[in-house]
Amino acid sequence: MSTDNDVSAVLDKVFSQILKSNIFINREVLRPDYIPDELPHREEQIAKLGSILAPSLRGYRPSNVFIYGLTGTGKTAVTKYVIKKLYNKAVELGLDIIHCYINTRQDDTTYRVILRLAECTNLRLPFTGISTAEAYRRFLRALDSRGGIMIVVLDEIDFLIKRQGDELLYRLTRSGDELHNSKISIIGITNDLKLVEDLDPRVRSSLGEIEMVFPPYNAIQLEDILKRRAKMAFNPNAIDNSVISLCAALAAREHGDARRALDLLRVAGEIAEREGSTVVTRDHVYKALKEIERDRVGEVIMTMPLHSKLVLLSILYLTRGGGKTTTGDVYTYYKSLCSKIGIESVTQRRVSDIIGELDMAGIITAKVISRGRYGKTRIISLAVPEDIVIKTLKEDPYLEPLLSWD
DNA sequence: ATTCCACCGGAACGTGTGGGAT
DNA sequence: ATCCCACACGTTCCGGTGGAAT
Repeated sequence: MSTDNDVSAVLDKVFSQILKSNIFINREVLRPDYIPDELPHREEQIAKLGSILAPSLRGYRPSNVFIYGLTGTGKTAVTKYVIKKLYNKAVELGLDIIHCYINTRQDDTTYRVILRLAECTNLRLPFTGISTAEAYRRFLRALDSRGGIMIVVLDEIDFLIKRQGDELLYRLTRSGDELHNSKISIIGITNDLKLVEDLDPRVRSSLGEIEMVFPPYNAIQLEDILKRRAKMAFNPNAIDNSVISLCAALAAREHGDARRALDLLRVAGEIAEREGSTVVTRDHVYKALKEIERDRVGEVIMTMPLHSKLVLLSILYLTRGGGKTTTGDVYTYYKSLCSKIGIESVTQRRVSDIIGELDMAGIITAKVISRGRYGKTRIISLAVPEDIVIKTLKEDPYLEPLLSWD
Protein backbone atom coordinates (compact mmCIF):
# COMPACT_ATOMS: atom_id res chain seq x y z
CA MET A 1 0.00 0.00 0.00
CA SER A 2 2.61 2.51 1.03
CA THR A 3 6.18 2.62 -0.05
CA ASP A 4 9.13 2.98 2.24
CA ASN A 5 9.38 6.57 1.22
CA ASP A 6 5.82 7.34 2.25
CA VAL A 7 6.37 5.79 5.61
CA SER A 8 9.62 7.54 6.18
CA ALA A 9 8.07 10.84 5.17
CA VAL A 10 5.28 10.34 7.68
CA LEU A 11 7.79 9.48 10.38
CA ASP A 12 9.86 12.52 9.55
CA LYS A 13 6.83 14.66 9.94
CA VAL A 14 5.91 13.12 13.28
CA PHE A 15 9.44 13.44 14.59
CA SER A 16 9.91 17.00 13.54
CA GLN A 17 6.54 17.93 14.92
CA ILE A 18 7.47 16.57 18.33
CA LEU A 19 10.92 18.10 18.17
CA LYS A 20 9.79 21.58 17.33
CA SER A 21 6.84 21.39 19.67
CA ASN A 22 7.10 23.57 22.70
CA ILE A 23 4.03 22.55 24.59
CA PHE A 24 5.96 20.85 27.37
CA ILE A 25 8.99 21.94 29.26
CA ASN A 26 8.98 18.84 31.43
CA ARG A 27 6.27 16.28 30.92
CA GLU A 28 7.75 13.91 33.50
CA VAL A 29 6.11 15.82 36.31
CA LEU A 30 2.71 14.81 35.02
CA ARG A 31 3.40 11.11 34.95
CA PRO A 32 1.58 9.03 37.52
CA ASP A 33 4.71 7.75 39.24
CA TYR A 34 6.29 11.14 39.67
CA ILE A 35 6.74 12.22 43.27
CA PRO A 36 6.70 16.00 43.51
CA ASP A 37 8.75 17.98 46.00
CA GLU A 38 5.61 19.38 47.49
CA LEU A 39 2.28 17.79 48.08
CA PRO A 40 -0.17 20.60 48.61
CA HIS A 41 -3.20 19.97 50.83
CA ARG A 42 -1.61 16.93 52.37
CA GLU A 43 0.58 18.65 54.93
CA GLU A 44 -1.36 17.16 57.79
CA GLN A 45 -0.98 13.59 56.55
CA ILE A 46 2.71 14.08 55.79
CA ALA A 47 3.33 15.34 59.28
CA LYS A 48 1.42 12.52 60.87
CA LEU A 49 3.04 9.75 58.86
CA GLY A 50 6.41 11.38 59.41
CA SER A 51 5.95 11.37 63.16
CA ILE A 52 4.82 7.77 63.10
CA LEU A 53 7.91 6.64 61.21
CA ALA A 54 10.40 8.93 62.93
CA PRO A 55 11.21 6.50 65.79
CA SER A 56 13.04 4.37 63.23
CA LEU A 57 15.73 7.04 63.22
CA ARG A 58 16.44 6.14 66.82
CA GLY A 59 16.39 2.43 66.19
CA TYR A 60 12.85 1.73 67.32
CA ARG A 61 10.32 -0.11 65.28
CA PRO A 62 7.64 2.29 64.10
CA SER A 63 4.01 1.33 64.63
CA ASN A 64 2.26 -0.39 61.81
CA VAL A 65 -0.06 1.90 59.90
CA PHE A 66 -3.21 1.37 57.93
CA ILE A 67 -4.01 4.04 55.38
CA TYR A 68 -7.42 4.44 53.80
CA GLY A 69 -8.59 6.73 51.07
CA LEU A 70 -10.17 6.66 47.65
CA THR A 71 -8.04 6.43 44.53
CA GLY A 72 -6.05 9.51 43.70
CA THR A 73 -6.19 11.04 47.16
CA GLY A 74 -2.44 11.01 47.56
CA LYS A 75 -1.98 7.91 49.72
CA THR A 76 0.81 6.46 47.63
CA ALA A 77 2.42 9.79 46.88
CA VAL A 78 2.49 10.85 50.54
CA THR A 79 3.83 7.50 51.66
CA LYS A 80 6.57 7.41 49.06
CA TYR A 81 7.42 11.02 49.79
CA VAL A 82 7.75 10.51 53.53
CA ILE A 83 9.75 7.33 53.10
CA LYS A 84 12.11 8.99 50.67
CA LYS A 85 12.75 11.80 53.11
CA LEU A 86 13.14 9.37 55.96
CA TYR A 87 15.59 7.30 54.01
CA ASN A 88 17.65 10.33 53.09
CA LYS A 89 17.74 11.33 56.71
CA ALA A 90 18.80 7.86 57.73
CA VAL A 91 21.63 7.85 55.22
CA GLU A 92 22.72 11.23 56.50
CA LEU A 93 22.80 9.82 60.01
CA GLY A 94 24.52 6.65 58.91
CA LEU A 95 21.57 4.47 59.86
CA ASP A 96 20.38 1.38 58.12
CA ILE A 97 16.75 1.58 57.14
CA ILE A 98 15.46 -0.75 54.49
CA HIS A 99 12.36 0.36 52.68
CA CYS A 100 10.31 -1.77 50.38
CA TYR A 101 7.36 -0.66 48.30
CA ILE A 102 5.14 -3.41 46.98
CA ASN A 103 1.99 -2.99 45.00
CA THR A 104 -0.08 -6.07 45.59
CA ARG A 105 -2.22 -5.49 42.57
CA GLN A 106 0.80 -6.55 40.51
CA ASP A 107 2.30 -8.90 43.07
CA ASP A 108 -0.89 -10.45 44.28
CA THR A 109 0.32 -13.72 45.75
CA THR A 110 2.05 -14.44 49.01
CA TYR A 111 5.00 -15.87 47.17
CA ARG A 112 5.55 -12.86 44.93
CA VAL A 113 5.32 -10.45 47.84
CA ILE A 114 7.99 -12.44 49.65
CA LEU A 115 10.07 -12.33 46.48
CA ARG A 116 9.87 -8.55 46.50
CA LEU A 117 10.68 -8.38 50.19
CA ALA A 118 13.72 -10.53 49.58
CA GLU A 119 14.82 -8.29 46.72
CA CYS A 120 14.85 -5.34 49.08
CA THR A 121 17.34 -7.17 51.27
CA ASN A 122 19.41 -7.93 48.19
CA LEU A 123 18.43 -11.56 48.20
CA ARG A 124 17.53 -13.04 44.86
CA LEU A 125 15.01 -15.86 44.94
CA PRO A 126 13.79 -17.96 42.01
CA PHE A 127 10.37 -16.90 40.74
CA THR A 128 9.21 -20.50 41.00
CA GLY A 129 10.60 -23.78 42.19
CA ILE A 130 10.83 -23.44 45.94
CA SER A 131 7.95 -23.49 48.38
CA THR A 132 6.47 -20.35 49.86
CA ALA A 133 7.52 -21.44 53.33
CA GLU A 134 11.09 -21.89 52.17
CA ALA A 135 11.11 -18.51 50.46
CA TYR A 136 9.85 -16.89 53.65
CA ARG A 137 12.51 -18.62 55.73
CA ARG A 138 15.27 -17.46 53.42
CA PHE A 139 13.96 -13.93 53.42
CA LEU A 140 13.86 -13.76 57.20
CA ARG A 141 17.34 -15.20 57.46
CA ALA A 142 18.70 -12.70 54.97
CA LEU A 143 17.02 -9.83 56.75
CA ASP A 144 18.16 -10.89 60.16
CA SER A 145 21.76 -11.34 59.14
CA ARG A 146 21.67 -7.93 57.53
CA GLY A 147 20.02 -6.23 60.48
CA GLY A 148 18.26 -2.88 60.56
CA ILE A 149 14.70 -1.72 60.42
CA MET A 150 12.61 -2.65 57.44
CA ILE A 151 9.66 -0.54 56.48
CA VAL A 152 7.32 -2.38 54.17
CA VAL A 153 4.67 -0.57 52.18
CA LEU A 154 1.91 -2.82 50.90
CA ASP A 155 -0.08 -0.74 48.46
CA GLU A 156 -3.52 -1.83 47.32
CA ILE A 157 -3.30 -4.48 49.96
CA ASP A 158 -6.89 -5.56 49.34
CA PHE A 159 -5.77 -7.46 46.24
CA LEU A 160 -3.42 -9.62 48.26
CA ILE A 161 -5.99 -10.27 50.94
CA LYS A 162 -8.72 -11.11 48.47
CA ARG A 163 -6.55 -13.70 46.77
CA GLN A 164 -4.50 -15.15 49.56
CA GLY A 165 -6.07 -14.13 52.83
CA ASP A 166 -4.22 -12.52 55.70
CA GLU A 167 -1.79 -15.31 56.49
CA LEU A 168 1.28 -13.41 55.30
CA LEU A 169 0.19 -10.28 57.09
CA TYR A 170 -0.20 -12.23 60.26
CA ARG A 171 3.25 -13.72 59.96
CA LEU A 172 4.86 -10.42 59.12
CA THR A 173 3.26 -8.66 62.05
CA ARG A 174 4.55 -11.37 64.34
CA SER A 175 7.95 -11.67 62.71
CA GLY A 176 9.52 -10.07 65.76
CA ASP A 177 9.59 -13.48 67.41
CA GLU A 178 11.85 -14.83 64.73
CA LEU A 179 14.08 -11.83 64.24
CA HIS A 180 16.90 -10.85 66.56
CA ASN A 181 18.78 -8.14 64.74
CA SER A 182 16.07 -6.50 62.74
CA LYS A 183 12.48 -5.34 62.86
CA ILE A 184 9.71 -5.06 60.35
CA SER A 185 7.01 -2.46 60.31
CA ILE A 186 4.20 -2.41 57.85
CA ILE A 187 2.27 0.32 56.12
CA GLY A 188 -0.88 -1.05 54.51
CA ILE A 189 -2.65 1.07 51.94
CA THR A 190 -6.13 0.43 50.64
CA ASN A 191 -9.12 2.15 49.13
CA ASP A 192 -11.48 -0.51 50.32
CA LEU A 193 -12.94 0.80 53.53
CA LYS A 194 -14.73 -2.44 54.30
CA LEU A 195 -11.51 -4.42 54.10
CA VAL A 196 -10.76 -4.51 57.81
CA GLU A 197 -14.05 -6.16 58.60
CA ASP A 198 -13.07 -9.50 57.17
CA LEU A 199 -9.59 -9.47 58.61
CA ASP A 200 -8.47 -11.77 61.37
CA PRO A 201 -8.92 -9.73 64.56
CA ARG A 202 -5.31 -10.39 65.52
CA VAL A 203 -4.11 -8.98 62.22
CA ARG A 204 -6.52 -6.10 62.47
CA SER A 205 -5.25 -5.00 65.83
CA SER A 206 -1.57 -5.30 65.00
CA LEU A 207 -1.73 -3.92 61.50
CA GLY A 208 -4.04 -1.11 62.43
CA GLU A 209 -1.98 0.12 65.37
CA ILE A 210 -2.49 3.49 63.81
CA GLU A 211 -5.03 4.35 61.15
CA MET A 212 -5.01 7.27 58.77
CA VAL A 213 -7.73 8.48 56.45
CA PHE A 214 -7.10 10.49 53.31
CA PRO A 215 -10.13 12.57 52.33
CA PRO A 216 -10.71 13.29 48.64
CA TYR A 217 -9.55 16.60 47.24
CA ASN A 218 -12.27 19.10 46.51
CA ALA A 219 -12.46 20.95 43.21
CA ILE A 220 -10.55 23.97 44.50
CA GLN A 221 -7.70 21.92 45.90
CA LEU A 222 -7.56 19.87 42.74
CA GLU A 223 -7.28 22.97 40.64
CA ASP A 224 -4.51 24.27 42.84
CA ILE A 225 -2.59 21.01 42.50
CA LEU A 226 -2.97 21.04 38.74
CA LYS A 227 -1.89 24.64 38.45
CA ARG A 228 1.28 24.05 40.40
CA ARG A 229 2.11 20.98 38.40
CA ALA A 230 1.23 22.59 35.10
CA LYS A 231 3.57 25.44 35.86
CA MET A 232 6.44 22.96 35.91
CA ALA A 233 5.22 20.84 33.03
CA PHE A 234 4.04 23.27 30.40
CA ASN A 235 5.43 26.16 28.51
CA PRO A 236 3.64 29.15 30.07
CA ASN A 237 2.14 30.19 26.74
CA ALA A 238 0.89 26.74 25.86
CA ILE A 239 -1.87 26.47 28.37
CA ASP A 240 -4.24 28.78 30.16
CA ASN A 241 -6.14 28.52 33.39
CA SER A 242 -9.49 27.71 31.89
CA VAL A 243 -8.14 24.49 30.43
CA ILE A 244 -6.65 23.52 33.78
CA SER A 245 -9.93 24.32 35.49
CA LEU A 246 -11.69 22.04 33.08
CA CYS A 247 -9.40 19.15 33.95
CA ALA A 248 -9.95 19.79 37.63
CA ALA A 249 -13.69 19.99 37.20
CA LEU A 250 -13.85 16.76 35.21
CA ALA A 251 -11.77 14.94 37.79
CA ALA A 252 -13.65 16.44 40.72
CA ARG A 253 -16.76 14.84 39.32
CA GLU A 254 -14.99 11.55 39.92
CA HIS A 255 -14.62 12.00 43.68
CA GLY A 256 -11.55 14.23 43.42
CA ASP A 257 -9.10 11.81 41.88
CA ALA A 258 -5.87 13.74 41.42
CA ARG A 259 -4.24 11.03 39.37
CA ARG A 260 -7.00 11.20 36.80
CA ALA A 261 -6.75 14.94 36.67
CA LEU A 262 -3.02 14.83 36.02
CA ASP A 263 -3.41 12.11 33.42
CA LEU A 264 -5.98 14.19 31.68
CA LEU A 265 -3.70 17.17 31.61
CA ARG A 266 -0.74 15.20 30.32
CA VAL A 267 -2.66 13.37 27.61
CA ALA A 268 -4.34 16.60 26.51
CA GLY A 269 -0.88 18.08 26.14
CA GLU A 270 0.33 15.12 24.15
CA ILE A 271 -2.63 15.31 21.82
CA ALA A 272 -1.99 19.00 21.26
CA GLU A 273 1.61 18.15 20.53
CA ARG A 274 0.70 15.45 18.04
CA GLU A 275 -1.65 17.75 16.26
CA GLY A 276 1.08 20.33 15.95
CA SER A 277 -0.90 22.83 17.95
CA THR A 278 0.91 25.48 19.93
CA VAL A 279 -1.61 25.58 22.74
CA VAL A 280 -3.65 23.06 24.68
CA THR A 281 -7.34 23.70 24.22
CA ARG A 282 -10.51 22.50 25.92
CA ASP A 283 -11.08 20.37 22.88
CA HIS A 284 -7.82 18.55 23.52
CA VAL A 285 -9.01 17.80 27.04
CA TYR A 286 -12.19 16.20 25.78
CA LYS A 287 -10.22 14.19 23.28
CA ALA A 288 -7.90 13.11 26.08
CA LEU A 289 -10.88 11.91 28.08
CA LYS A 290 -11.81 9.58 25.25
CA GLU A 291 -8.29 8.48 24.54
CA ILE A 292 -7.59 7.53 28.15
CA GLU A 293 -10.72 5.43 28.23
CA ARG A 294 -9.92 3.84 24.90
CA ASP A 295 -6.39 2.94 25.93
CA ARG A 296 -7.45 1.50 29.23
CA VAL A 297 -10.23 -0.60 27.80
CA GLY A 298 -8.18 -1.67 24.80
CA GLU A 299 -5.31 -2.76 26.98
CA VAL A 300 -7.52 -4.80 29.29
CA ILE A 301 -9.42 -6.53 26.50
CA MET A 302 -6.40 -7.29 24.38
CA THR A 303 -4.65 -9.20 27.14
CA MET A 304 -7.67 -11.28 28.07
CA PRO A 305 -7.76 -15.03 27.41
CA LEU A 306 -9.85 -16.29 24.50
CA HIS A 307 -12.84 -17.42 26.54
CA SER A 308 -13.08 -14.09 28.30
CA LYS A 309 -13.17 -12.40 24.92
CA LEU A 310 -15.87 -14.77 23.76
CA VAL A 311 -17.93 -14.01 26.84
CA LEU A 312 -17.43 -10.31 26.26
CA LEU A 313 -18.43 -10.69 22.64
CA SER A 314 -21.60 -12.47 23.75
CA ILE A 315 -22.43 -9.65 26.13
CA LEU A 316 -21.73 -7.13 23.41
CA TYR A 317 -24.12 -8.88 21.07
CA LEU A 318 -26.89 -9.32 23.62
CA THR A 319 -26.76 -5.73 24.84
CA ARG A 320 -26.43 -3.90 21.53
CA GLY A 321 -27.82 -0.41 21.78
CA GLY A 322 -27.55 -0.20 25.54
CA GLY A 323 -29.61 -3.23 26.53
CA LYS A 324 -29.22 -5.60 29.44
CA THR A 325 -28.78 -9.33 29.64
CA THR A 326 -28.36 -12.13 32.17
CA THR A 327 -25.82 -14.83 32.94
CA GLY A 328 -27.96 -17.61 31.46
CA ASP A 329 -28.45 -15.82 28.15
CA VAL A 330 -24.77 -14.97 27.94
CA TYR A 331 -23.85 -18.58 28.53
CA THR A 332 -26.21 -19.86 25.87
CA TYR A 333 -24.93 -17.41 23.30
CA TYR A 334 -21.34 -18.00 24.33
CA LYS A 335 -21.76 -21.73 23.76
CA SER A 336 -23.12 -21.13 20.27
CA LEU A 337 -20.09 -18.99 19.50
CA CYS A 338 -17.79 -21.75 20.67
CA SER A 339 -19.42 -24.32 18.46
CA LYS A 340 -19.33 -21.91 15.53
CA ILE A 341 -15.56 -21.72 15.68
CA GLY A 342 -15.20 -25.32 16.77
CA ILE A 343 -13.73 -25.03 20.23
CA GLU A 344 -14.89 -26.45 23.52
CA SER A 345 -16.81 -24.22 25.85
CA VAL A 346 -16.02 -23.78 29.50
CA THR A 347 -18.59 -24.47 32.21
CA GLN A 348 -21.18 -22.01 33.38
CA ARG A 349 -19.39 -21.82 36.70
CA ARG A 350 -16.32 -20.53 34.92
CA VAL A 351 -18.32 -18.07 32.82
CA SER A 352 -19.80 -16.76 36.04
CA ASP A 353 -16.28 -15.99 37.24
CA ILE A 354 -15.34 -14.43 33.92
CA ILE A 355 -18.35 -12.14 34.18
CA GLY A 356 -17.12 -11.19 37.62
CA GLU A 357 -13.67 -10.43 36.22
CA LEU A 358 -15.08 -8.26 33.44
CA ASP A 359 -17.06 -6.39 36.06
CA MET A 360 -13.97 -5.86 38.19
CA ALA A 361 -12.11 -4.55 35.18
CA GLY A 362 -14.87 -2.02 34.60
CA ILE A 363 -15.70 -3.28 31.12
CA ILE A 364 -19.20 -4.32 32.10
CA THR A 365 -21.55 -3.72 34.99
CA ALA A 366 -22.92 -6.87 36.57
CA LYS A 367 -25.30 -6.76 39.49
CA VAL A 368 -26.76 -9.73 41.27
CA ILE A 369 -30.53 -9.49 41.47
CA SER A 370 -33.39 -11.77 42.27
CA ARG A 371 -36.25 -12.16 39.85
CA GLY A 372 -38.28 -14.05 42.38
CA ARG A 373 -39.83 -17.15 40.92
CA TYR A 374 -37.64 -16.66 37.89
CA GLY A 375 -34.44 -17.14 39.83
CA LYS A 376 -31.44 -15.20 40.90
CA THR A 377 -28.96 -13.96 38.35
CA ARG A 378 -26.81 -11.07 37.34
CA ILE A 379 -28.08 -8.36 35.11
CA ILE A 380 -25.29 -7.33 32.84
CA SER A 381 -24.71 -4.28 30.73
CA LEU A 382 -21.75 -2.87 28.87
CA ALA A 383 -19.94 -0.12 30.78
CA VAL A 384 -17.86 1.21 27.90
CA PRO A 385 -18.67 2.36 24.38
CA GLU A 386 -19.47 -0.47 21.98
CA ASP A 387 -17.16 0.69 19.23
CA ILE A 388 -14.09 0.49 21.45
CA VAL A 389 -14.91 -3.09 22.36
CA ILE A 390 -15.60 -4.07 18.77
CA LYS A 391 -12.45 -2.44 17.53
CA THR A 392 -10.29 -4.25 20.07
CA LEU A 393 -11.95 -7.62 19.64
CA LYS A 394 -11.41 -7.38 15.90
CA GLU A 395 -7.69 -7.48 16.48
CA ASP A 396 -7.95 -11.06 17.65
CA PRO A 397 -7.76 -13.35 14.60
CA TYR A 398 -9.71 -16.10 16.36
CA LEU A 399 -12.73 -13.87 16.60
CA GLU A 400 -12.63 -12.73 13.00
CA PRO A 401 -15.40 -15.07 11.75
CA LEU A 402 -17.72 -13.98 14.56
CA LEU A 403 -17.58 -10.27 14.01
CA SER A 404 -19.46 -9.99 10.76
CA TRP A 405 -22.87 -9.06 12.12
CA ASP A 406 -22.22 -5.37 12.60
C1' DA B 1 -46.15 -19.22 54.80
C1' DT B 2 -44.01 -21.99 51.48
C1' DT B 3 -42.09 -23.22 47.38
C1' DC B 4 -38.81 -23.08 43.96
C1' DC B 5 -36.25 -20.95 40.07
C1' DA B 6 -31.79 -19.86 38.12
C1' DC B 7 -28.39 -18.90 39.17
C1' DC B 8 -24.47 -17.37 42.95
C1' DG B 9 -20.20 -18.39 45.00
C1' DG B 10 -17.10 -21.29 48.20
C1' DA B 11 -13.91 -25.22 48.19
C1' DA B 12 -11.22 -28.79 46.62
C1' DC B 13 -9.02 -30.62 42.98
C1' DG B 14 -6.82 -31.43 37.98
C1' DT B 15 -3.64 -30.17 34.21
C1' DG B 16 -0.01 -27.93 31.78
C1' DT B 17 3.95 -24.89 31.90
C1' DG B 18 8.10 -23.21 33.70
C1' DG B 19 10.97 -23.94 37.23
C1' DG B 20 13.95 -25.38 41.58
C1' DA B 21 17.12 -28.71 45.06
C1' DT B 22 19.91 -32.53 45.60
C1' DA C 1 17.16 -38.19 37.33
C1' DT C 2 13.89 -37.57 40.58
C1' DC C 3 10.84 -35.24 43.29
C1' DC C 4 8.94 -30.90 44.70
C1' DC C 5 6.99 -26.05 43.72
C1' DA C 6 4.10 -21.70 41.91
C1' DC C 7 0.62 -20.28 39.10
C1' DA C 8 -2.99 -19.67 35.37
C1' DC C 9 -6.96 -21.61 33.94
C1' DG C 10 -10.43 -24.69 34.44
C1' DT C 11 -13.62 -28.51 36.42
C1' DT C 12 -16.66 -30.91 39.79
C1' DC C 13 -19.53 -30.76 43.53
C1' DC C 14 -22.71 -28.47 46.13
C1' DG C 15 -24.88 -25.62 49.76
C1' DG C 16 -27.16 -21.02 49.61
C1' DT C 17 -30.68 -17.41 48.43
C1' DG C 18 -34.20 -13.09 47.28
C1' DG C 19 -38.51 -12.67 46.24
C1' DA C 20 -42.62 -13.71 42.64
C1' DA C 21 -45.77 -17.16 42.48
C1' DT C 22 -48.65 -20.36 44.68
